[in-house]
Amino acid sequence: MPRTKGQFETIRKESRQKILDAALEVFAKQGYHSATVDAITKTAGISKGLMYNYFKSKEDVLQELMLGIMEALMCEYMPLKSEEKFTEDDIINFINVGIDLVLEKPHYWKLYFSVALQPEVMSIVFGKMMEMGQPYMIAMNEYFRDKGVENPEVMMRYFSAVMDGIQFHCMLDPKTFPAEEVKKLLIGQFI
Amino acid sequence: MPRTKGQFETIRKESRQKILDAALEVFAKQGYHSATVDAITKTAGISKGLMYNYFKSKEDVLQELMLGIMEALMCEYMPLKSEEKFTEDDIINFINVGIDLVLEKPHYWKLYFSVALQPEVMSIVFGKMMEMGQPYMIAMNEYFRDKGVENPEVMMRYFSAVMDGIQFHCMLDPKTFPAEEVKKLLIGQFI
Amino acid sequence: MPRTKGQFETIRKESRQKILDAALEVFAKQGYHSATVDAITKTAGISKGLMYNYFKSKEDVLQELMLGIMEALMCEYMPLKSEEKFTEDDIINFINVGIDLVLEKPHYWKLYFSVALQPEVMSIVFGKMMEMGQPYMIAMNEYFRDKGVENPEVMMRYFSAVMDGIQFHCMLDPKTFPAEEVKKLLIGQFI
Amino acid sequence: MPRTKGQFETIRKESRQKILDAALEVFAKQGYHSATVDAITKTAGISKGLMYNYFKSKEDVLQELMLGIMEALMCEYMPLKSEEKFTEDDIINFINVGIDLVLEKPHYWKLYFSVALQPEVMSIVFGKMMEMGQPYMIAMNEYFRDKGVENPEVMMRYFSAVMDGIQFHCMLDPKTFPAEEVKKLLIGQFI
DNA sequence: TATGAATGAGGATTCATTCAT
DNA sequence: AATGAATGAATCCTCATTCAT
Repeated sequence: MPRTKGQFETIRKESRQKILDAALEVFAKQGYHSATVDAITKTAGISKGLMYNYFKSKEDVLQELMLGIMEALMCEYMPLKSEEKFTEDDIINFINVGIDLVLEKPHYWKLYFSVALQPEVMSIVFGKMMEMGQPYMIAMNEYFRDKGVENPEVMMRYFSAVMDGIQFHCMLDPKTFPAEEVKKLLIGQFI
Repeated sequence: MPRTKGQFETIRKESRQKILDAALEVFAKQGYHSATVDAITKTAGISKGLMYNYFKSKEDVLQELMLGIMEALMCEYMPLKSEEKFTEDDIINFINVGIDLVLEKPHYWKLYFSVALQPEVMSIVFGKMMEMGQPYMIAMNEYFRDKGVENPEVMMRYFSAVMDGIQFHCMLDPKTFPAEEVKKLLIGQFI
Repeated sequence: MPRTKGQFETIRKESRQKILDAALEVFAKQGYHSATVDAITKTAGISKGLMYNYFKSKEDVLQELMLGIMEALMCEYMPLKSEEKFTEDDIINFINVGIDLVLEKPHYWKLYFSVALQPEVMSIVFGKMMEMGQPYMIAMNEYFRDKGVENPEVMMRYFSAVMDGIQFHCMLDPKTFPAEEVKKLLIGQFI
Repeated sequence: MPRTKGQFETIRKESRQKILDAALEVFAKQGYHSATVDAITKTAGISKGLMYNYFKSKEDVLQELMLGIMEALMCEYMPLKSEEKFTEDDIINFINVGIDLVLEKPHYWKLYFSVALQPEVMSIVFGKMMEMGQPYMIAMNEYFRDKGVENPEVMMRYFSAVMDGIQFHCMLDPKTFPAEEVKKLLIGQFI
């Protein structure tokens, strides 16, 4: 009995995901350029040819992966509420979750950062990234405005940069970075 | 009649520097792996072979480059005084210079950050980097201790992370990042 | 529908052998260092890349080739019987076959000798060679001991050297070397 | 005061010899192809450029070296007397000196043998070699004819081959090869 | 005569991608 | 859908040779 359309669909999705997971692992460990298609497919437990059934190219895998990661991160980071304005609790949550996520999924972040540093690759995802980040920027802007910060736009960018710096150090040295204490400092500063 | 030892020395130094300069440019623009030896030597205006008169390999070029950059940056950043303790003015200077350097020499920083993200490459220079950074860490630690900060070690790591985050954003978006305002925020926070 | 495991196995074996055959031809004609990978793969009628699917490097090809050749030669030379002692007939056979093989397969011998002269290359296969030759040495030793030779160890080494010398000249000048007459001289001397 | 012509001549000769000596050493250790001009000139203690003042090319160095070696070996081997016929003592001497020379100057022999195995290189010197060896062949032929050997030509080729085989083994394993005992066996056989 | 920086053609090796099955 | 053998362009690196001084 032939498989139903739904079954095929399921198989396809699973295979795709297996490949993306493997790619993430290998990209994070070796960097995009050093990672070979062979390593990715071996990690995924499939043949080289099959990868090209699901993705146009190695670059396509990266692109899909990045979009998926960004979506996942944003999703987990904080589901933006409709009012589009952050409360103090939102910011506290943002800080806590932001740091915890790095400690939990350093792979995601290594890839995110390493891609952001590779000019050619960056252009692939930069536009999309800005677009997705926009609502958060706005919400944060509002938060600082409400707090009576003199120049909320500047503060927002300052805050973003600070968070990225913390996450960067967290990612590079998750063992000894004093994450919990730093969270407190952040909360003290931005609330 | 052959050239004198000194003449050869000069020639060697100049060629070496030409290669390092070119490598910096190309690595920063394309990333280490995408940068071809051909691109580096063409940029330097020399033959491919000559590069191998001065460096064992492409990797060796990167290594030498990174060490050179780190030394240069540290030098300009702030010549560490013998007392090994930062004053308020030192910190203000550190902040100002730190941000200005990124705006002036984005190449250096792109390379610095991109290397930090590539595990294989990182391992080449990590040890040396830590060693060179050590005195600054200690001096900063002392500064915060003197200021009566409760946990100077944590504050020092927080400060490093914040500075890196600022520099990172500065580097990615030098056009619109509000560098001057952020400097003021930093000084307000850490002095 | 992919090929079966067995089909792939067959394909691999055939390609591998094609490469080894081609390598033998080219190495023997041009020597190891002058032989280019391009020449080998063109001779084998395959792409350059494929060689690296089957062998780690050009050196690896040489190594595998030498081991294969030595095994093949030993096999044809004389399947060593379990008693591990040569009879007169064995020695006669050894002499005849030893010379005939050179005339039939000069390539094998050119490679064998040329490798023996290249220190870097030699070290790759020397150990294996000694190991494989050991039983023959012992069997010959026994033969001379049984014949009442005063110093069988010396005679054995003498015999080996003489055979190699004959084979060497045979190989260099197969057209005019009086192989048949020399066989008779050898048999007269060592039986 | 400028040097006299004679002095220049002397300097030239010495430099040439220094290069040839160095080349011999390096060729024997690494083989012709693996030996770099750099290694040769460094060993000789001169600059790369200077080598090309004395020799057209690396191949030219090899050629000159081979001719020199052959002449030297032949010279030491046995100054052929005018009668052009070997006596028993000549043959004994030939055997003894032939083996001793290998033990004393393995470098010369390694080069001699290794060159003989490299087809392209061989053609350069083969003609010359035959020409120089001719008188010895003839003299040996005469010796065996006088001894009443049935087929002196065959015996002569047999003898040459045997000597080469002994020398080959001597060269490959000078430490354990029983040179003295083998000399006696040879003398017993061919006198 | 002597130097060694510079060249560039040539060779080994890698790896994303294709394709017959 | 799935396989992995096969391809070849791209890349790193070597080294004999040249040349300005």
